[in-house]
Amino acid sequence: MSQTVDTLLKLRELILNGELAPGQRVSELTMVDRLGVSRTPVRAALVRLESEGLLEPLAQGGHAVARFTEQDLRDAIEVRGVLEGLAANFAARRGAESQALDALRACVDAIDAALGADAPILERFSQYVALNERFHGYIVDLAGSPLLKRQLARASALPFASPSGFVMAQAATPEAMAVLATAQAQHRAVLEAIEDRDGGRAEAVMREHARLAHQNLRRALRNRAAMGQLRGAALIDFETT
Amino acid sequence: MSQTVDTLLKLRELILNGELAPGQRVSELTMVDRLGVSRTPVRAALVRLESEGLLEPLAQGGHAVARFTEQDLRDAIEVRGVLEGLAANFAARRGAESQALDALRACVDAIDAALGADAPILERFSQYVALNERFHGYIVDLAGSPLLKRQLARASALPFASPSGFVMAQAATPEAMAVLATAQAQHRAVLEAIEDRDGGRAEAVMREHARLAHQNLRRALRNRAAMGQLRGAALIDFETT
DNA sequence: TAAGAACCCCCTGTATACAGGATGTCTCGA
DNA sequence: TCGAGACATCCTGTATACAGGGGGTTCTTA
Repeated sequence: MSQTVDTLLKLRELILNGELAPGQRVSELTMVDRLGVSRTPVRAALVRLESEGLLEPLAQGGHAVARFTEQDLRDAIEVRGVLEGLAANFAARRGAESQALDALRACVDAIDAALGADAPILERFSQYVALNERFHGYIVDLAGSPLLKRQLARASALPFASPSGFVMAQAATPEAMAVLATAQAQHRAVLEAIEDRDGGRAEAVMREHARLAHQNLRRALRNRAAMGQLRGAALIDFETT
Repeated sequence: MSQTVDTLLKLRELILNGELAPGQRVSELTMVDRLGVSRTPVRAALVRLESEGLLEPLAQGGHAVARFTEQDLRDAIEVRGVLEGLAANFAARRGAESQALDALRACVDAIDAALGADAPILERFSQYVALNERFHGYIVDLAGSPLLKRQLARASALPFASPSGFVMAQAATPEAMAVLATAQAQHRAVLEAIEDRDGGRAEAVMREHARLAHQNLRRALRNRAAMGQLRGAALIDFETT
């Protein structure tokens, strides 16, 4: 693996794990010492992470770890929602070629199976997360727009904005399975709408589907312990309530 | 001005003006010779332009000028549409503080004045473009979401996706003033919806407003001469019709 | 003449040296 | 004791040297 990619991965991990505090300056030389590569790959990684939104540029030059408010989380979810809604709309209108649509159908069936399986909650949850990621991936592929795909990737780069961001954070709550069942009902509805070439319905349901994350966020906030499960939770600034 | 910023600006200009052909490799050393700076700023500019979508990464390393299909243009417009729709929705729901809303009102009034003025068509058009940019800027500011603002900036980075991208391209057509009048009616409707705190209406109208660009695109395509007016037209690959 | 191999050149990835600017601290004087 | 000035330090911006890899071209041989 190239130094640049390696550095990017490690640095992203440091930020997401909270080993670098939000607002803290991230100097190139510090990271050179810490990661054992030269300034060049570090520099490249910093620029990249800035464009991902995990770092923000400092006025006097250099970068600092980004800091997010609860409002930002909600906005990020909403932004992903409209983009995924558009993707579902495209998928429906552009008519899936049968084989790709088959994969989507199989995916939804697999989620049913995973939820119904007689396995420990945590295992069912992690299976759900994997399949859910796949579902969302299929939708954006079916949309057939590289441009939209790029934009959506950007919107989901912030971990708490991604489709499965909050799922694991509430595996321990009592309503856990019920929320997953609701989500799965929406998956089916989206699939149905795409099969019917009903772009409007596909978009509306998909957008509503994203809003489940709002509920999950609220629930996680009520139970701060669950926030520990949320990747990137360290970046959230709670004091501005 | 720093070398990096300067290089970024110049390189972006070269691409948009079509001096670098779509698909063409952009090697660092070539640009070093052409722009008279060292590899470091060139490198930084290349990474930046890749994240803007104007360059695409090559599998074997390096970058090439991006190439867009007509479908891409339509998708880009639609993506901007949903994001601006969301921004209008936020603006309406989060209730504008009076002073910011006043600025929006003044802007819409100014567009009325510009359209009604007794000036040459071209002058009225360029005034419209400036005020239109301002209107769209106010909307995203009123939305009060730095995250959405960033995402929208990204979506409008491609020149033909920006709010005024196609306006100048059709200043010469007979329907020119009529299109502007339609657009202005929508501006008023959005303003009204925001004043009424009607997020749904604001969003719907704003999204429809973006779709005017679709019409403008069609009209420009019918009249290839007009495409010359379109910034970044050189990047469009027409053969894949 | 054709095919294969070797060679050369171009290009990126990586490291590092150097300069200029901002910041913070220490010391000296009032 | 407080303030101001000078100095040291840290950090980024910039240039450039070096290495390794890939592709094209040319030369040689069958």
